Amino acid sequence: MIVAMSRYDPSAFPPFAVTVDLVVLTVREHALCALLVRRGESPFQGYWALPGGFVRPGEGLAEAASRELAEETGLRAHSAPGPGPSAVGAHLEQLATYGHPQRDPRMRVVSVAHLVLAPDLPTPQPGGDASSARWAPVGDLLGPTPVEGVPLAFDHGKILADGVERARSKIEYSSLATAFCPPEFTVGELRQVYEAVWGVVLDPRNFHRKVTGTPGFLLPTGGTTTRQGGRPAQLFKAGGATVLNPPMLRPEA
Amino acid sequence: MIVAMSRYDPSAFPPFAVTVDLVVLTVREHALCALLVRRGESPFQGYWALPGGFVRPGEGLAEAASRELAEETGLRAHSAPGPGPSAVGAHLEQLATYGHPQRDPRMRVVSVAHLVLAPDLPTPQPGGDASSARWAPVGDLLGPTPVEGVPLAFDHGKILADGVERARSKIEYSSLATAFCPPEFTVGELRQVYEAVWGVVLDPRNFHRKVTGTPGFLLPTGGTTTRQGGRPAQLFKAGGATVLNPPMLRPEA
DNA sequence: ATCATAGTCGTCTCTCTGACGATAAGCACA
DNA sequence: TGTGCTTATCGTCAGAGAGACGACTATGAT
Repeated sequence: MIVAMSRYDPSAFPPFAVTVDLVVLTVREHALCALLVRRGESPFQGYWALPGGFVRPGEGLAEAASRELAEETGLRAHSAPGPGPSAVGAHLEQLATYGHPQRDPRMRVVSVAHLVLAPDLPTPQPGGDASSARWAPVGDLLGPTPVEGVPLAFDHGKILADGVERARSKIEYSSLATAFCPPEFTVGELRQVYEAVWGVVLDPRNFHRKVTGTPGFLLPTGGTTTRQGGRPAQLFKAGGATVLNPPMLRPEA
Repeated sequence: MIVAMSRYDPSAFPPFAVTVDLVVLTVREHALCALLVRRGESPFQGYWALPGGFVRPGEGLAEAASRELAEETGLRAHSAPGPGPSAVGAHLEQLATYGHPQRDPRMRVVSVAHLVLAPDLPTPQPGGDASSARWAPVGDLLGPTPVEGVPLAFDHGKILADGVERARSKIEYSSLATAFCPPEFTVGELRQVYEAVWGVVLDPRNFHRKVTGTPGFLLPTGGTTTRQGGRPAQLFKAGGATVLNPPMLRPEA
């Protein structure tokens, strides 16, 4: 079995660099936004890019993604198999891996992209240098003319698009939309998350009936708030359910 | 930005090996089966494992997966963005990437797993050596006592489980179940695919109504066949639709 | 007090689904 | 030449769920 011999021969393997890139999404001012950092060096110097970095020896992929996220935003993330949403945590999951031979002009780099869903962060500009990081509405990034007319570095535009599509479809059949919300939130705030991520307008009455009627989705905390204005709204926290049955339906059209 | 400097410094990066592993699924005799190969060398010598191998320099990830698939089975696969299902092709998509630091005892190996959905192959035993490859019912592999009481090599049990779960959920909302069928098939054959993948029994009358009523799912070819026995059944081929709206619903309970 | 804003509860209709009866059209075999 | 078995296909009916939308409630703003 020559094939089998060469398949796992550890002595002669082509060298790769492995990185993680992060698609960090949040909802700010009714818009789905992604975290971008400005590149300080060549190639793509001055371009906006997704945050990310090398996976260290002895470090797992999710571990590397989590470390990069903490370095960039201070967020603590829990991967899917971890405990349910809590304090200042964000949701983290693997998105996909990008390994086109020429995706980095310098060397062979395989990047394992991760998707992070986070509530709106208190600090608008993460990191020290105000010009080195920003939240950009994804609507401005996904069109034919990306942010300020300049596409993202490397294949990050494609990675971002894949991440946004993952988020859009995943909030349909999972309770992940709550990852965009603070620990306690109202039905209206949750509805605004769906409206921002999907870019649609939803009927408040049907939405209310749907989410409060889906078992395990929302747990009432007993409190109320008027921070949205109008009649005080009940506060909820995320329930234990991870998959929604029946799912939320994205309006077609 | 020291962090930014180190993020993409190409001169000093930890060395990784990058492989592709394949979860190749088919439906044989009313059971969902996965392709396994027997390892000829240490570690895990003599264990069953998923087919796979190193990504070559200058080779993309899907390209490497496609090459390995052809080497193991002779199948030509089309990735998702390619043309629709045709001749002897199989569906190929990236599944997930596995990079636990100790997943291979010899070195740091990051494996990009791919999922392949194929129609039942004419050759029961792929490859030359009859003892080196086999189709194994996934029901025998996913339980607490895997095939012949021996777990799969490396973390391949976990990869297989993830692949099976991906296939199970993906045939719900996409037309991918047709990837398990020959180019022309009957509604009954398609139903048997759903029954095998989900491990359930479906009502033939409701199933028929559902799939023939979903626009773009099935295209009648005009022919009929009696290969299933009983009354002649219409032959269909896969329609252009990739997402099913409304989705097929997996029975709960 | 009145209005604007948001939350919450109900109603109606339509579509889709699951359960299941009935009929159709082949093959095997007496 | 039937009879029986098998699978395909069509129909019916009741119940669940979703979209459209009316109505009422409880706050803050003016």
